[in-house]
Amino acid sequence: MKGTISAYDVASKAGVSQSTVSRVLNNYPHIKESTKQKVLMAIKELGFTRDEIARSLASKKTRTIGLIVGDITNPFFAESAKVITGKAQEMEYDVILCNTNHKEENLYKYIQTLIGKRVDGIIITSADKDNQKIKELYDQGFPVVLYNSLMNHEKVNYIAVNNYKGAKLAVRHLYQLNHRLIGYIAGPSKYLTTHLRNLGFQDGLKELGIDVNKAFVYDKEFSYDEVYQFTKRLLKKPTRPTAFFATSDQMALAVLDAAASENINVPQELSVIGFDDIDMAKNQFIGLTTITQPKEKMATLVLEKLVSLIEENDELGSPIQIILEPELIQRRTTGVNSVQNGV
Amino acid sequence: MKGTISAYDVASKAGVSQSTVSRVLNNYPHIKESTKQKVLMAIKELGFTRDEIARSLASKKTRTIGLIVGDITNPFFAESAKVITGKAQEMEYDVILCNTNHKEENLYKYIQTLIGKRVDGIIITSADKDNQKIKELYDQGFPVVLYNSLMNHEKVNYIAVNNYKGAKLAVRHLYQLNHRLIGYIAGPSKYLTTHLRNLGFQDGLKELGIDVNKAFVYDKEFSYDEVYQFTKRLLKKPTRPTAFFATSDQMALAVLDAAASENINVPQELSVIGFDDIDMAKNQFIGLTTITQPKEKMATLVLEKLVSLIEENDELGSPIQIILEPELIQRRTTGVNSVQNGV
DNA sequence: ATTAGGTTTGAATTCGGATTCATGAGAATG
DNA sequence: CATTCTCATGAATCCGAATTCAAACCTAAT
Repeated sequence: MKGTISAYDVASKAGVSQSTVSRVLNNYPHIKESTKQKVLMAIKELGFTRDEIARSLASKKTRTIGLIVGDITNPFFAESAKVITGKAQEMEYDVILCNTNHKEENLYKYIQTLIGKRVDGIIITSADKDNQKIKELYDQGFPVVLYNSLMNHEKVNYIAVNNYKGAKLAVRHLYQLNHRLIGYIAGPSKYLTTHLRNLGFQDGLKELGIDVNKAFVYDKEFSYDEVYQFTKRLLKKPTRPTAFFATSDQMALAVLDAAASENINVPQELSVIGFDDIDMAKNQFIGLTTITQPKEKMATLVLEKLVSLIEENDELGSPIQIILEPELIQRRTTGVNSVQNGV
Repeated sequence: MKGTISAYDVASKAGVSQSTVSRVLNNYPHIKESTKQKVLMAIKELGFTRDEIARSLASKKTRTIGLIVGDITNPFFAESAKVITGKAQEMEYDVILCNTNHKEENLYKYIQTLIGKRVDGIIITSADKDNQKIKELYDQGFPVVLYNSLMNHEKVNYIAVNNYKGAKLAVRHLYQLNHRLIGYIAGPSKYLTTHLRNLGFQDGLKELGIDVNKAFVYDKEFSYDEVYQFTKRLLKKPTRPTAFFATSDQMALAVLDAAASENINVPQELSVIGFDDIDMAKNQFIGLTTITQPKEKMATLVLEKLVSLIEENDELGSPIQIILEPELIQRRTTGVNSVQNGV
């Protein structure tokens, strides 16, 4: 590698001091135009790129944030990440991507290394509801905003959708389509977000006078394969759900996968509704009925809020807590129940 | 924010010098066990986390790499990113995610900031074939490995699949299924990878004695919406393709989307084949026939190669150039042509 | 001409570890 | 016992900018 060129090199080439170079670089007022030009000239000639590491050390700012996601392969997160990185670039921040695979242990590790790398702030999309480390961060006033995630802690900043309500919307939709045997792919209850969806599902059914059939709900970890197997097994039974509500579109796709493998027609023989409204759901070949989360808006908001926390040092302000409204979007995968069940 | 605790604080608390603290942190030999314990004790009591920024400045290593992708929303890249970040974490590197939206201008900007942030190396998944900046990096011996990407430059390191061959496989498959009117969603020819697929498509047809119908090929930028519109328009015509080959699964999904919107049945009335083999392709509800790229293997390789470039300072060695074999995987979306065309 | 006030610039210091150099304490050798 | 070597540790320096402090210039007003 080249012996990197420093501001000192630029300085001597331009016949000024390093301080002056620094001033030019940072657009200080009070620099004679001619000196400025000399410096810029030298910079260009030497192909100098300022060392952001050194800069960070001196300025205590890295212009880098951490983005922690449970699974970047889940389109909802990928799509969110796209918006977040895009906005970040506009605001001149870079983002370190941390994919935890929904393992708490990885979350801890990543937070640790992000702190070590002195990122200016962190966005967390899969914070288990009592995570101690995250609480500590909040208590220290470190800039953190949860995205589609919540916690049991009064000071958290978060941006999420009304998950409880969203789940109820889904349940009512299926009910209106005359479904009574409803399968449910739950999310881990360690996440408050999915926990709320779980509650919404239960309460929604209860309000409609339906008992939750435990055998119809999957409540282990997020795993495409396991959900696929679970659904497949269930669909083989004589008494099977006529509809499924999955706590994420990704899991809804696993349900569709299983249904297809059993040659069960959707929506004629089985209705499926998801949650998130990933881009793929709009694809008419799939046409997944789902509960919308306003991704674009949410992702823009998290980034803006995080940056304002970072830059305005706005520790005094009340926590940023935004709950948006979910909406049901009916597409192809749900229809009126026509299956006779031995109920 | 807390007034961060430095190694000096640890040192004075432990009654030793900062050098000693540093030595303990870096596991130097020749440290008395008792001193080591004192230091570790102090570290724990103070909750000290070493400042990786300062460390980087001194050591000239950041243990951070850049990952530049054209579109993180494309499952192929998301799935690759997952493997890459996972391996990176194992090898104690962090990754800065750079999403260019396939804009060359963003590529330049990102490379610039990554260099500024002194990353140890860069993985690029969408390098236009003559990109000057990237060539410069190679010439300077900066660690860069292209992933599913190639360039016109002898010294590049890359890991990719035989794209030309893959495209031919696709064409032959459709031919064998009796398709003669084949639509093609090309990739930008600024990328050597997709350019090779384009060539493979053309040559494949030529070898089979078929002329390429220009009107059947989409050759603008990657854009889901435009591909959707293009396909939709094409499908409305009296003489329309009976099959489509798309240069990526993502685009194949756009074709399926358009077909569904026109109520055209796949595969009875239209066959579709993609490229990449994203996880979704396996989903039996979709069952996309496609050309496999061994993602997992490729992604593992890039990271390993990049790290070996970084750590072994192995500038002398010959460039790392790996071409893997693609494979055709037939699923639901392709079938024997049954449409009568007025040919 | 003198003084007050703003403009420009450089020297020196700082950020927090890594590392080199030097020194003192033992241990081993002759 | 003198000498050499290894072990342990601290002092000082360095990495490359940002920033503070102070000095040198100007300019305008008295």
